[in-house]
Amino acid sequence: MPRVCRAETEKNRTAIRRASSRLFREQGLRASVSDVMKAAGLTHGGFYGHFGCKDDLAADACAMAFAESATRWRKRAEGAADRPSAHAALIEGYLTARNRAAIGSGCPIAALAIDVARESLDKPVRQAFHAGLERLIALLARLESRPGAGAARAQALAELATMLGALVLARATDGSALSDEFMDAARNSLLGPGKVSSRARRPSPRRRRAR
Amino acid sequence: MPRVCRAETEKNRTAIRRASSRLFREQGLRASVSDVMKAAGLTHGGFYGHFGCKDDLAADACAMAFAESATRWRKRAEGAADRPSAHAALIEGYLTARNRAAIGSGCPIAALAIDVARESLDKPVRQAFHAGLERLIALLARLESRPGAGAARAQALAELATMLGALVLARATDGSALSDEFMDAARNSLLGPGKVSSRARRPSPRRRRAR
DNA sequence: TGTACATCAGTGAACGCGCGTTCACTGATGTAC
DNA sequence: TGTACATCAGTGAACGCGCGTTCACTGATGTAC
Repeated sequence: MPRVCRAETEKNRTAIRRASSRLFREQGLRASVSDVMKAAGLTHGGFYGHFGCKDDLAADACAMAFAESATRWRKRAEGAADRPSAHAALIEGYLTARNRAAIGSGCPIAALAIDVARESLDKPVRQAFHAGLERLIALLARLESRPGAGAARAQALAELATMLGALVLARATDGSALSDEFMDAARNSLLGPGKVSSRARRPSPRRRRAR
Repeated sequence: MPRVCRAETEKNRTAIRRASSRLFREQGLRASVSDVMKAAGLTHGGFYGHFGCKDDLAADACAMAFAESATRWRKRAEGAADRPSAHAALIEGYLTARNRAAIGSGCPIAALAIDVARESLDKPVRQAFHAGLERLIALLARLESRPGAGAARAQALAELATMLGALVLARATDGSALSDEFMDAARNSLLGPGKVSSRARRPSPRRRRAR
C-alpha cells in the first residue's frame, strides 16, 4: 500500500482537508488528528507528510470552511431578483432548521468562533478566521440598504452578530421550543415579519411584529 | 492533612465550584478536573468526594455562572432611573472591552454556548444552560419597550442573539480593529448612536451613524 | 519501449504526556460514653 | 469535661485510554539510462 501515485496523493490531501473541515466544525478544535485521518480513509502516521502540525491543519480547515460559505452565500445572492431579496435570501437561508442541524457543513463562524477566541493570538487559525470573516462581511455589506460604505458595513456587522448569535443559541437549546423561538425572533428582527418567505417558515406560534 | 472540619469541607466545595465556573468559561468544557482542583488548592483525588463525575461539575459550574450573571444584570437594572435606561445599561454593560477580556467571570452564554451545543441532549449541562438562559431572557424581556409579553420576549431573544454574537465575534477577533467594530455596531444597532453613554465608549475611530 | 534503481506516500509501533476515575491509606474530626 | 474510637475529607499512586508527534520500514511510483 505505501507509495501512491501523484494523483492519489492529491486526492488523499483533499480528503484530509475535507474531513478536518467537517470534524473541526462538529467537534471543535479538539477534534483529533487520528479521527481526521480515519475519516479521510488513512492512518494517523501519514498526516505529517501533508501538514506540519495540527495547528496548520486547523487554519486550513477554517479557511476552507469560510471559502465554502462564501461560495454558498454568493450563489444564493446571485439567484435573487434584486439586492433586497438577495439580502433576505441570505438571512433566511442562514436561519433554518436545516442549517441548525448541519454543524459540520454549516457556517464556520457559528461552529468555531468561541474555540478561536480561546486560541492564543499567534495561532494560524485566528488569522484564517479573521480573513474568512472579512470576506463574509464584505459579501453581506454589499447587500445592505444603508447608504455609504461605512454605514452598510456597520449594518452588516450587527446583522452578522444577530444571525450568528441566534444560530448558536438555537443549537445550544436544540430539542426545545426555545430553539425555534430564537431563530424566528432573529429572522423577524432582521427582515420584519412581512418579508419572511413561507419557504423558510415552519408552523409555529407567530410572534408580534418588529418596529 | 486529611479529614478536615465541616466548615473547611464546605469552604473547599465552594472553592471547587468557583474554580470550575471560571475555568470552564475560560477553557471550555474540556478544562480538566485536575486543573480545577489545583485552582481550588486541592489535589485531584478528592474531587469525587464532592461531585459524582465531571459532567455533574460542568452542570453546576454552568448554573453558578448564570446565577452570577442574573445577579449582575438585576443590580445593573435596579441602579437605573427608569426602564429604558435600565435596558440601555444592561446592553452597554455587556458590550464593553472589560467584558470582552473577562471570559472567566463573564457571560456564560458567550463562553459556553457552542460547547453546550456539542454536548449530547441528555447531558446535565444542557439543562443547566437552558434554565439559566430562560432566567436571563425573562430579566431582559421585562425591560423591553414592545407592548405584550410575547412581543417583549421576542425582542429580548433577538437582542440577546445580537449581544452574544457581537461579544463572541469581538473575542474571536480580539487584537484587531474589527473587534471594536463589532461591539460598536451591535451597540448602535440595539440602542441607536444617540443613546450611547460616554462611560462605555473608548476613544476609537468613530463609525458612521446607524439609521 | 524496457530495465534498474532511487524516491517517497503511507503504515503502524512507539514516545511522553495528560485525561477521568478508582482506591488504599492517613490522621484530624466528631461522637459515644 | 475527659477519654476511646469510629468516621470520613483529602492524598497520591495507579488504572486504561487517547492525545500529538516521531520514525523505521515498505514497496509501488517515477526516473535515468
